[in-house]
Amino acid sequence: MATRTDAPTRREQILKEAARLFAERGFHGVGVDEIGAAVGISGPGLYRHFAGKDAMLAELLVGISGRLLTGAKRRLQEADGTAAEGVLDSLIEGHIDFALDDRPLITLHDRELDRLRDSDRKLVRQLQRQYVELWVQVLREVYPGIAEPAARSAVHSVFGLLNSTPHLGRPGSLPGRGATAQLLHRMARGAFAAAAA
Amino acid sequence: MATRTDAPTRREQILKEAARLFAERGFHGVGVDEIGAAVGISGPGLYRHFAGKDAMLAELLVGISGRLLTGAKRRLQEADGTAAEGVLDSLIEGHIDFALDDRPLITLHDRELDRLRDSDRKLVRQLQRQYVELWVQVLREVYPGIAEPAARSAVHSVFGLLNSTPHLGRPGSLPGRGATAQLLHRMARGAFAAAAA
DNA sequence: CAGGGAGGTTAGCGGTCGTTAACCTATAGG
DNA sequence: CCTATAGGTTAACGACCGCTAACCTCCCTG
Repeated sequence: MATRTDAPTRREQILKEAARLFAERGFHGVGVDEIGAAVGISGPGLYRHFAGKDAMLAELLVGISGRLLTGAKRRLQEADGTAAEGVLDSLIEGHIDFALDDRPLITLHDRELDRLRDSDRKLVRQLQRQYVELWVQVLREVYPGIAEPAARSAVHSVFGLLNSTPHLGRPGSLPGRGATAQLLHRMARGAFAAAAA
Repeated sequence: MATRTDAPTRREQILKEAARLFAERGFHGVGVDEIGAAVGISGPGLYRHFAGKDAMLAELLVGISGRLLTGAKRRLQEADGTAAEGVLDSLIEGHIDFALDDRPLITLHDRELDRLRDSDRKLVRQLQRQYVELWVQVLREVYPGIAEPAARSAVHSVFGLLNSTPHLGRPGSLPGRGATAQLLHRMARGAFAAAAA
């Protein structure tokens, strides 16, 4: 991973603050003036960087879905030939990293999808579907007994489990990031194993 | 359970439709005119039944949290003296019934809490906290080894798992309500067992 | 050193939305 | 039979919000 050391661009600042605000108060609950104020400029100044409020949400959601999918694809590729169990663990680990590090995005991801333009929503849905199918494939390699509809349901449910991080209290009250990640990982594996039983 | 046979009152119709609309498009995304239209009256007519749009959301959220809590208390009481495992199963079953039968409310429950007046939000949060603590208590009876913070995280995560029903596709594409309920139940138990390991 | 683009600013327009006001109608009770 | 009340209606107000217009000011470049 090529770690970023240079300062974030203004666009990136805006996206980050917009994500936080959208997650806190909902897309319709946040005004452009607030987003601007959060990065030190005022409302209409945002239009030098984005076509509109919708465009910010679209870029956020497409970005999340895309990064999740490409990350999963990369993990699958890197683990090619190894045991399916290890691949599943890698997928879980990647999703947990995301859920712990980008909590506002996780929140947006399944909350504000319907506020997108039709074309953007279709794109996001397609990326999400590919991501799910990837998990389903790996899951059925680990547990060949599980039927496809059940596997798909199980994957969605485990996403619900992993995406519960925003409800886990502020990062201070947690037992520590590492411990939380391990707990979530164990629970996800336990849930999958039980689904296959 | 005293099954209702009489027709729903207008207030109940409004609440039901409002819940559906809020879940679909978000609190700020739905206008009072739409809510009115959904029950066959027009916008301002709603004010004969509710003090305002906020009041509808408040009644919905307080109602959900309250019913969840009282249902859980009742289950705990009925199972008094029996094995802790059975009580946990009963709690899970109750939550699944709710998640499958009242999907719009489940969605609202963790999505629109921040849109409430301070006093209402505090009330809902208190009810939710009691509900969680009740689960934590039972969970720690079943798995005495698990520490309290971990138990609380585990409970929140399993709520995420069980509340994933809105993402499971429309009731037609599911393997059937009973099968879905069983799958969710197994996964919840598997996740808890893994959390305690 | 001109000048043009990048990135701001404030003012204001147009539409939407929650809410209130004023008025209407049916029905149940004295 | 009169009338109060429950439950509607439409019109309209005021606030807010997304966005555009018009303008300003650096700074980089030829």
